[in-house]
Amino acid sequence: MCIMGVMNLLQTAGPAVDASCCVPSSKPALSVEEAQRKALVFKALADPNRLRLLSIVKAEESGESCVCDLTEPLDLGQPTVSHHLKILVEAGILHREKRGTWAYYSLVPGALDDVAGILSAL
Amino acid sequence: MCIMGVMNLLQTAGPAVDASCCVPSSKPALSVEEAQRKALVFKALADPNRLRLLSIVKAEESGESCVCDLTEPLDLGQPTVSHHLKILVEAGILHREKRGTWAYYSLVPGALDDVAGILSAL
DNA sequence: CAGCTATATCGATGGATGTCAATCTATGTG
DNA sequence: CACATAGATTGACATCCATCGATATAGCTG
Repeated sequence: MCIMGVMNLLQTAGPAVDASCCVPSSKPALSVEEAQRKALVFKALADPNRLRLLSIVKAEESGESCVCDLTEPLDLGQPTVSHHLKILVEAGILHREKRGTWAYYSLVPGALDDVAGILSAL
Repeated sequence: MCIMGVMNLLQTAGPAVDASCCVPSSKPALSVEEAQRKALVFKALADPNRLRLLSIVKAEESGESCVCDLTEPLDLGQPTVSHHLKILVEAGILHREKRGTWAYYSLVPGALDDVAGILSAL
């Protein structure tokens, strides 16, 4: 709260009365838990290499990519790519399907739209 | 790239020929610079307290809030709140206007829609 | 089963980040 | 001008995180 001095405690008029900076509104903000949960999704998107991973997966005709084709264009080690993919899966953005030796990653349908929904519902 | 052994180097048929995991597609992914720039926006959103700040500012009738009314509901120190607000301003999400003693923060019109646009344009 | 390959996991490490206390700057008041 | 307040900046510190090398796991092939 803004006090601005004693604010002419009992003064009847004058600009000092309007000197409080604003009305607090006291509407309930996002709860701590909800904010944390939503921040997790944005954390998953808050890395350039993860954005590039999503871009590649999304651009793939078949809708899915395997790790071995994601390692090279990002110029990152295979463990690092696996790490990023895991974060995207845990955020609910990517889906992982293992077929034989390879693991295929694809966008969860509607996941990015859901993120956009978080923004408009802030 | 996936090699899967010598892959029957000169063999004429059999499942081994189709054993490569996928076609690389080689479409140009998001450039490194672009990815970094977009990641900065998500980094700004990737903190629960910053999401709560946005929520409060957005819920304000007047469309703007001053720092003093943002410090209390978040239960954070004033320097920390100033720090978060600065990050949101630098990300182009909040607008800062100083009037007299107080600094008022408001959502940049369309900024959150732009973020949603980044997602759909990935 | 032995060996190879794709991928995941682990441990370590350097760098980024959130938070606070202290301080600085600017504005308003007497 | 002296003083108080709103807010920003600085420096320190603890924690988190991206990355890598080494290793483990799982599936294929002979």
